[in-house]
Amino acid sequence: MSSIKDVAREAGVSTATVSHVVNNTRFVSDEVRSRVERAIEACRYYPNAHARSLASGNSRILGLVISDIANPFFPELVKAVETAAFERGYDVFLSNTNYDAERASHYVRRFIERKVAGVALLTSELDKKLIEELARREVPVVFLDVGEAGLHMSNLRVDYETGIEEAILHLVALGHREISFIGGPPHLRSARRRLEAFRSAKQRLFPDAADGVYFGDFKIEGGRRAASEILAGGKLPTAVMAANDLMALGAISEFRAAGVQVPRDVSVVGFDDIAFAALSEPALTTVNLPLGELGKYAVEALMETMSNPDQQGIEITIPTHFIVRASTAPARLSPDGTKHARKAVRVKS
Amino acid sequence: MSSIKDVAREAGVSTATVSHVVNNTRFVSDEVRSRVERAIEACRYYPNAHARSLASGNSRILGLVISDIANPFFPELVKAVETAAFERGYDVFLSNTNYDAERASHYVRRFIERKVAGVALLTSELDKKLIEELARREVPVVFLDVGEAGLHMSNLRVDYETGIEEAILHLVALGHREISFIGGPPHLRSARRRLEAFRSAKQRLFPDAADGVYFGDFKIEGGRRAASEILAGGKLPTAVMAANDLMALGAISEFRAAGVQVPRDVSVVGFDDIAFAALSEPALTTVNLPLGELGKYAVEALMETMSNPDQQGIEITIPTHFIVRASTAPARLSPDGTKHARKAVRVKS
DNA sequence: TTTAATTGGTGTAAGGTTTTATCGAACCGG
DNA sequence: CCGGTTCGATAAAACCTTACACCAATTAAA
Repeated sequence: MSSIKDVAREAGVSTATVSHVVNNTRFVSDEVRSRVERAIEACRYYPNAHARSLASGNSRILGLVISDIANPFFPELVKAVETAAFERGYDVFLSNTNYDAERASHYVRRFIERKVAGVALLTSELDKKLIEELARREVPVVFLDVGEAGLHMSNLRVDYETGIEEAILHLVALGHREISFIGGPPHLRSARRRLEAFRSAKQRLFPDAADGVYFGDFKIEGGRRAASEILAGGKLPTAVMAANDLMALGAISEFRAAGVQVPRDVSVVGFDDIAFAALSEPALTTVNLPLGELGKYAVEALMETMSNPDQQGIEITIPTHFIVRASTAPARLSPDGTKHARKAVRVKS
Repeated sequence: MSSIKDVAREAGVSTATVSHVVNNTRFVSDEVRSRVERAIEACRYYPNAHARSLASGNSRILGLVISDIANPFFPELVKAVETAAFERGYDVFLSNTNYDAERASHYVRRFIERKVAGVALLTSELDKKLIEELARREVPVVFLDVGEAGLHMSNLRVDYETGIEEAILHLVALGHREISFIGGPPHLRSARRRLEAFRSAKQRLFPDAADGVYFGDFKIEGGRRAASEILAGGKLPTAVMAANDLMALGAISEFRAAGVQVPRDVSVVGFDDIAFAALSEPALTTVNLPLGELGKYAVEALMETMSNPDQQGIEITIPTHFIVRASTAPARLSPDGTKHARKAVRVKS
């Protein structure tokens, strides 16, 4: 394949001039410019990005690390990151960790070798050493919910509190008093943050209510299992909030299988507002986490850090808001409620 | 950052030896090897992938072009591609075209500049010129359903026929005689192939049945619109097959909104078997397209072509199979059917 | 008129790795 | 003791581009 030299020869100029034409990095007279452009066409010249990166020291590549693209939480996020990157002329390496920290490390190592301009570590599972290595190499990084922004390291902080509080207020307004929570795996920071937000909101409203917390795996199946635990517990709460939509959907499915109707017998609310939340039956009441915004801000944070080196990363708060759909309804307070619901109410009153 | 030179100096060997240690590309005595390895540790040496690619001429990068990661058809496919690539030490650039051929071209151009080792063009929208350019650069390519494998170009051919025929046979066995089809955008090859498979199967069974074909956009909304056209048509078919699950889901939602129950009044079958097909209410009867296999084979085809240059690409047939869930039921043939269903039956009998 | 700045270029040294040619030493059979 | 291999390693070219230093010619300012 023809290189910049061939083009320079063809156009009768130096390689430097060709480079300037290609990159618009300095004024070139119209005549020379058009000669070069014709030569580029004639040679079918495509600049070699590796040579370019090697010479210039930057790669216009972003590394994106997520847990699992098949988890419906991620696609929209990935799409937003990809779009934002594309607009800025960056390509993105996608990496699925499958929730495996070692695999994440492996990927990050490759990213460093490829001299990526920045890394978006949008997972919960990450190794301390990994982060140190990135810091040492001065690679801009943006995290999701790690809580600490450092040098070259930005953080997207999701405001779980607002959305979850809105959700609980909504349930309370509907007459719910006993609200259970299906949390995610406690070793994941985002799961912990969600649970804390739930607990503090509930604490404020019902200081001496039972904890009513169950744990799932952030997947459908975990929601099912948690729901069957709840069912087995005897006293059915009037409402259940899940730490993510997938578990909420799983819970609904389990409830239905047990003959407990949603929202007639139990109200269910999710978190994330994945695409299918609006499509499920009943449509899921949930807290919207603006994944598109999140992805966009991730790239912006990276760009920010890249243009201001030797500077502290930034901290961006991502808002959440509550969305009412069809999986929540007034709590059954009157004696004509179902057996389960009545029981639950009795406990509270 | 330290380079191979620093390592060489530290270990008291030449850069070539370090290179050979790193790449296992020639025998190096144990003593020298361990000295080099210690030096690598000491220098925290990470090879520079750009320099490496520049010198060696290959990049261990794959380009993956898809239409839209937010379309639930793709995540599993992407995941499989990514996993297969990872196992072989390749990184993958992800690119969403958003169904825009121009954007696809833009991406492919970048891929060429980055000297990707291969490109998986898993979209329907693609430009002739683009493909020519890839052919000229001798970049291995794998397509999805383009129908023609050429030099360096492999093709994954989905066996739509089998799955769709199975689906129709299933419907016929349930007593359905009037089966409509909601096709995808006719300008997409995969949409045409699906439609053809439907028509030929139907033709064989009911040579003189009405065509009963409607068109959607492969998205939920298109399914809704097609369903409302079907409803507006007056004679409701007893079964509807959609060219993909998303449209099937949209159709079900629209039917439900119009008071037509699925599967009691109309049976609906989808295609693709996306993750949510099993979760929807009713669970969707559909044709499984093994996306995981598809992704795996895409990478394998690429590897095959890469290791046998100057050779014809390969053609792989991807099987499909029918899956019965809850969105299909026996056709209402007796007069106790709903009004719509009765009407439809009358037309056929 | 001299000096300084601007314009439109050129030449070439990095940049970090792989790879080819080369080389000394050791070994081996004859 | 000698010519031929093999072994283990080296030196230097090549890969392609960018960026810096420099230059000649023209223009503007002093």
